[in-house]
Amino acid sequence: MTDLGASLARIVRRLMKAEEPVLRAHGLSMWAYAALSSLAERPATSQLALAKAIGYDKTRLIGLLDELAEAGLVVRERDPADRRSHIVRLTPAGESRHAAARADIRALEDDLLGALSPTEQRQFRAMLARLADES
Amino acid sequence: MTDLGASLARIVRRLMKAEEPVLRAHGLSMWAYAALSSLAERPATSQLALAKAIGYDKTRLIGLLDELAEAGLVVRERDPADRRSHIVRLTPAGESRHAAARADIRALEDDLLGALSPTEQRQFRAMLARLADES
DNA sequence: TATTGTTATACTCTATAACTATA
DNA sequence: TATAGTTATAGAGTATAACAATA
Repeated sequence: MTDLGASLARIVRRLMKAEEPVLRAHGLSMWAYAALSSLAERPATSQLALAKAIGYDKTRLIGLLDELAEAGLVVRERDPADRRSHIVRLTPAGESRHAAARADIRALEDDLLGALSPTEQRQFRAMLARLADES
Repeated sequence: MTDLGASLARIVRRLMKAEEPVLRAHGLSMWAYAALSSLAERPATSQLALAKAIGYDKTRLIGLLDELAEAGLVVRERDPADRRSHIVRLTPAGESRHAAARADIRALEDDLLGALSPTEQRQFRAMLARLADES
């Protein structure tokens, strides 16, 4: 049987390639979308926490947040309890931008999973979520 | 439900991070292992065909094959039928190097899938192979 | 004219270390 | 002293175009 890593990497590459132009049409990079998605679930207590949540480097997150803030999609506020930290949250514009992008992304994902039956799709998504949550 | 792309990308990143040192212990990079794996199934009729088979750039494959050839793991032969093409195949040393690395990689994969039951693992691998084969 | 292999170049992405301000 | 955020820089990875040999 073929390697798990090879199959996964191939699928990810194909998905990224399909999603990239769709996100760009919304004015978002892949990492920008990842950040907005995380913030849509809940605001970040610090930039470091956000970096860990999306698996991104904290030093690169800075420039990304600069752009997102300038575009009016997120706001950074100093945490009154610990003035070293920045609380990061979506603006209303950020929320709607994310929702619009997500609808298109979701359509692409369903297309990718088209080779599977509806039941299999649910199973696959569920198993994937379990594996991704592990660490 | 969480994004498919985000879950997949996270799993791939985790798997790569775990596999990279294991492969390095065998003197292989991730792409070197991908190339050996493809050649282990069948020799490549051309470098271009190998590049497509593993989803790698043809211009970067050249340096990779230079290293693998110097290490005695693969050989390049001009195709007598089309002297532009190079047929690429594993040497006996390449075959055994790949088999040894693959055994270790397989153990890592089983570990990653540990959160799933044996039945689910089979289902997951099967669905993944179908999705990866699509294109 | 088109394709395979190749080289060179520029560009992006990523990792590391060092600095500041707060704690 | 330790941590959050920041900056700068070097290195790895990647994409693109151009060329020689062959078809």
